[in-house]
Amino acid sequence: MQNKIVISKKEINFVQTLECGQIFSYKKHSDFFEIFSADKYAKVVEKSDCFEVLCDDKKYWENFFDLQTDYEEIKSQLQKFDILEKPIEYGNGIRILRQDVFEIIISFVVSANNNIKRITKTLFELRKRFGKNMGSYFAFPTLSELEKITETDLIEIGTGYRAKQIIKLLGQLKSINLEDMKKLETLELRNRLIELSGIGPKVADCILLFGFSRTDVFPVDTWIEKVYNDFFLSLKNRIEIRKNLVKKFGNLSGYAQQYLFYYKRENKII
DNA sequence: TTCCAGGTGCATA
DNA sequence: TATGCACATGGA
Repeated sequence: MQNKIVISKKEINFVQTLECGQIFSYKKHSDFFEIFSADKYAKVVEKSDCFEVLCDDKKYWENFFDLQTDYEEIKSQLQKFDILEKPIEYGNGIRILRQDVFEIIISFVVSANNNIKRITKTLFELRKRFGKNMGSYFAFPTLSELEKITETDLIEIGTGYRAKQIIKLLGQLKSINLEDMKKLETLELRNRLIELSGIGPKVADCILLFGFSRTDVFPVDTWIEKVYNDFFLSLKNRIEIRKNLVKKFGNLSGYAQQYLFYYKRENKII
């Protein structure tokens, strides 16, 4: 905790960034945030003119917050789309975090057909039962730490019927090198992810966006389906919706998705 | 009580 | 290739 990163308030809004659905491992307190990623920890304190991030690993967290990306440029590109005008204004300080790939894979498999409150509870319980005790918190368990986890364990922490899929997935991941996967093109990587248990088109897109920092994907979930049907034509086929949105937003799809998801979930009407 | 949640997997035609 | 249904579980 001896390291400090100072971030201008112009660069990020932590409430928006943490609550826009991309991360489950954080805690909001009255005057600070705690963020957990893999085995790392950061405490974010708001000052009058900036945020101070007190952390264990400065390099890790600087990369995590993606501070080198120019969001003003991204927003100016996206603002020309009518559908994004209000969402960008509303979620102006959102940043897409560069999270740990293994944690993101497990987290978003748990997220399928689930609600954020229960997902969060399950993932913290997974840390507590199987992750390394870091003193004031528990690390996200590694693949080898999850070697002995059983279907019963997973059901106990609230994964429901997804337990079977997760057991199978953990087995599949043993023969996959996630670092090598980072070298693949988005489409190839997406196809490889979809082959895995518990990962379909939507979860794959979330893993690509939040874990592999690929912004040329558009995760379509129940909320995006609602937004799409509100603003465009009524369409139930998520594959079609995704195709249309990726075509529209191209390499900025992932950013567009976050603004829309956050806006819709906060009960705003476009 | 019923519906819904950051869907996926599988059977059927 | 496309469609329909089952799948845990807790909150609204």
